[in-house]
Amino acid sequence: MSYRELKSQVKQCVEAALDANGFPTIKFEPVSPPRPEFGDLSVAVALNLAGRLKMKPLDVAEHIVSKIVIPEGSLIQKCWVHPPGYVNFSSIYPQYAKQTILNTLREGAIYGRVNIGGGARIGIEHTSVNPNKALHYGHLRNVVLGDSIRRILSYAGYEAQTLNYIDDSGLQVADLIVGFRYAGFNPEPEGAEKYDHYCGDVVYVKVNVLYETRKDLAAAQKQVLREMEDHTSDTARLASKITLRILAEQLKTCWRIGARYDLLNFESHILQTRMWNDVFEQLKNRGLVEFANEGKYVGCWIVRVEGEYEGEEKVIVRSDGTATYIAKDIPYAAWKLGLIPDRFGYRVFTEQPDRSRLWSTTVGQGESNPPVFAPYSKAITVIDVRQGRLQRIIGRILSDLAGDAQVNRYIHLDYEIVSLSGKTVEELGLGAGDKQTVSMSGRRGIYVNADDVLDAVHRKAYAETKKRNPDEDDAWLHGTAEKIAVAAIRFELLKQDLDKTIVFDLERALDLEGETGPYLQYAYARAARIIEKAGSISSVDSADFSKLTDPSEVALVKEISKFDVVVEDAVTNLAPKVIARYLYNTVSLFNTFYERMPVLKEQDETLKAARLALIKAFQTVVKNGLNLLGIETPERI
RNA sequence: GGGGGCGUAGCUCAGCAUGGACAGAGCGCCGGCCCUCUAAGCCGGAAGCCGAGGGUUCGAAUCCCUCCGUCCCCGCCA
Repeated sequence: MSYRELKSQVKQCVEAALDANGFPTIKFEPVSPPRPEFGDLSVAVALNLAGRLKMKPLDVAEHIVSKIVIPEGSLIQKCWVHPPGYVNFSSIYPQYAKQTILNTLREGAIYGRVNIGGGARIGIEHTSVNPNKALHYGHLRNVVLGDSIRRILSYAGYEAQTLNYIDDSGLQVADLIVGFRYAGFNPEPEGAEKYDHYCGDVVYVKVNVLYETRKDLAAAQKQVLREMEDHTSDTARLASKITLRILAEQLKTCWRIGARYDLLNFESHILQTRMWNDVFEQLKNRGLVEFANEGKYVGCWIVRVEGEYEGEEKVIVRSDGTATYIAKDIPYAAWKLGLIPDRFGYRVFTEQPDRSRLWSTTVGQGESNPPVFAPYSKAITVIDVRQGRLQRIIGRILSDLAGDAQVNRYIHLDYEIVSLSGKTVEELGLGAGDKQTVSMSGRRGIYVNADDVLDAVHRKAYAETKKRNPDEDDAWLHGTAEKIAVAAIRFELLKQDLDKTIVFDLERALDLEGETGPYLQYAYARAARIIEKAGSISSVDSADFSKLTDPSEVALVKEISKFDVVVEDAVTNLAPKVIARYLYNTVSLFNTFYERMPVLKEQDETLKAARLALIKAFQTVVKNGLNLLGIETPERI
């Protein structure tokens, strides 16, 4: 907050000084300089103007500084020129510290909030895992990313809703039915195995192996698919039963990692409500699809996608009249943006662990007063980068339909995939780890289940926590271990840039030290302990913030003051990573402070009070920030 | 063949959009630190022609071009 204020004051000062010198106005942004002795903010305009003015950068800077008028009551203390031509600004530190800390404490849980959304409803689709298997670790990147985006956008003043698309009528589901009916797989797992694990790890994988040798099963698959098309058939009912049961298990995993949803969209409902017909009619009327009378796609309806690629065309309706995969996505996307009538009914599906209601689409009436879902002002679809081409085509079709090519309301939030390290592949017996990394494949059984990773990290965290808290009971230990496990996994998946592949390595996943979620939680808990031991004696009123002069204190104060700017960055770039990096940095500064400054031993009560307030402000930032990443902050770990 | 991503320390990555002040972390390695605020920590050290070459610029890890390596996408599959 204070940082934003300081920055805007600096900017105005410099703009006025440029004007006073008769220098041209150019775009510039004050930035945090790399070293403390360069001040709190720095401006490089002189360097950029020098060429244009045919002057030496240093002279330009001198001219600027000579005309700078520091406004009364601002946070700016002074400014000066630094070679080769920077204009550096420092803040009035005691005031800056006081304002930052008090403001943070006053705002508490809403510190860092920025109103960018203005209440606009925004739809975020994520997870959308086929309901024929358990979530594997790669799916978790999607879930955690989508869920964090939801948290961040809500914090930024959007009415963010999360949608989970359930493809309950596809090929993968048919494979399970083939397994149960024609390949002799037991319809129930042995023992206590989770149903989604059983279907994915055993039935789905093995049926796909069997297809290679048993031609009768391939025929059976076609038969099953045909039967599923009639939603009143026994096969369709069985498919529905299986998918709902797997979905229930998948949701447990998603909730476990901290996600929640607003609505489940079932593909079968989109088919039954014939929403495709609505879209197809519009596409035909507007000439956005063409019937191919010749060429390799003769007899098909195709879309042409003008743009980066010349003459790109994509079949959306086959010559036998059936819709392709991409075509099935169009009505759903069009529904999100309100481009076709909403033909869904809605009903409560279940209650989630956070007590919120999870709704589902339905065919027919539904409940009388459901929440408002579509249309969304913007629809964000979280899917990995391999879907990029199709998503681009869908986006193009939608903006053509909406007639607003300029305003892109359909956003594909893409991210690189998660692969497995060769070492881990070998360790888990998933194949020969001769390569550096191996791509995951659900069908070939090359993956690690999300639940299994969570369990493994949980066990490790449990052992570590028990070591440090030997007197605590098992329930507390498990509760804490679970929070740590979630923190470790979520942070690991979020801190990395979206266009970089994440390589899952079992050993590294179990590392709870260094740049990890537990490191952040640990610092928070350390802070909590100081506050706890300090008791309630010292009040903020007696604090003398001008005494927070140790470099570790100054650095921490200044970092805390930047939180809201960081949140804004994360919002505009849809980048939880930015928050993760910032928090790690902040926590790291706190740890330095923690080692240097024995707070409770401090004799000077006014300084002690200031430090305690600083610690509380630090906690506020970490708590709010981690909350945006879906990571909890236990008081003790 | 066409399109796209990535290439920064032994390993995993920040920084690149909006070019500037000695290129930063974590892991690993070497050496210190429990003095009752939790050592899941801290401090110090070794380690980098920022893939290669060219260009633009007063200035390039950052922008442009070419090349190399690597991964992905390009089906009347989903």
